[in-house]
Amino acid sequence: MERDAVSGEWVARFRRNVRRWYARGGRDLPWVGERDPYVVWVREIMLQQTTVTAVVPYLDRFLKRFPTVESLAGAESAEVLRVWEGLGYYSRARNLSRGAKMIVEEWGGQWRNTATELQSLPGVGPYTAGAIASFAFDQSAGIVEANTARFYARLLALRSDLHSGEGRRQLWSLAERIVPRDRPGEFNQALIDLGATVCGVTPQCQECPVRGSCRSLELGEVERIPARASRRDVTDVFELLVVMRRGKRLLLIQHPDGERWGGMWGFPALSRDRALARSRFDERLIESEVADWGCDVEFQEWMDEFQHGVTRFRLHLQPIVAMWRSGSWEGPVTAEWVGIDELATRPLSVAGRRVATRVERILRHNGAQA
DNA sequence: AAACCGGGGCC
DNA sequence: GGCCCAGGTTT
Repeated sequence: MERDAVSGEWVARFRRNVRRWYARGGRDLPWVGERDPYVVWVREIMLQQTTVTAVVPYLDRFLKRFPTVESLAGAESAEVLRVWEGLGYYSRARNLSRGAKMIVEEWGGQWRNTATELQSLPGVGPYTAGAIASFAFDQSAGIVEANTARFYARLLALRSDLHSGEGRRQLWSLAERIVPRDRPGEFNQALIDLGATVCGVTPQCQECPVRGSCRSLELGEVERIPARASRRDVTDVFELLVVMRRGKRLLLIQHPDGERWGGMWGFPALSRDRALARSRFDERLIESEVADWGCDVEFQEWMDEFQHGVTRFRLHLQPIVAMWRSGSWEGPVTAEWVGIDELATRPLSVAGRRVATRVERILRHNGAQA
């Protein structure tokens, strides 16, 4: 059946219908027609697991700051992370830094143009490689991402889990047979736009240019395909964030690569198994635990606690302020005393930025009173 | 091939 | 709070 679905005649008609639809139904995205491989690469990395709406302002800002692969290769990783702050999945920014150095130093600044070669860049997998190859280099490489996967699954009425080996095999098989030799980048963009609009999560089949070929529409199962992915349970995490103050400086730690917020800066955390009671007893306990990091501190104040979701975790964060009295950081991760005025230049996690902003406000208020 | 990665926006 | 997002890497 799958073989019949992609006969030469079927493919030719499918392509004509998709192209005709795209001419009037395609989205007016800011990057339509972009061919610069560097710009396409940065854009596609940003779009991994991230909505177009979220990416647009970040891409604009990123390319203004790092307009060429050479400028990115020459930048400090912290500077790249600062531009990335708030977009999430920070390993992508570190991969861009590494990849830029690789392109400049190992490739001599010369881009490779096949999907296979492009996959050797860190953070570039089958989708991103196919996207760069087709958009920037006019290679007839197939693509499968969220929009095309949903579209293909409905088109062929695929019942397998799209993330399973079987599901992926079926999707990529179709993608590679369906992409044309002529203007493959434009065609791939058309497929994505079709999957993002007409064949979105809520399908609008009456507007679909290939509804006559859609197997799940024929079977009346468009609403049930693709199957919902199972979701992992949320795990609650309770942490106490210690804002250590020493004059006009705060102690920031750098989150290790491979852990939450890897590469970003933030405040040292004490793990708890539940929320704290804000008692005198807790205050003394905190002082004694901070002493294990080599710093003698005096508890100063409880700040407003807040929640922050990251992937499958729900963080319950309780920031406190403690005055440094003596000692130096001997904790398990890199740390630095950073001036209040310098906080704006450091890459902080969204939660860390929230705490930093509140501390700045508190200190300004106290300063005005003094 | 499944599990994990450990974010954030939108409704 | 549930659902989804122009995926990639690890085990």
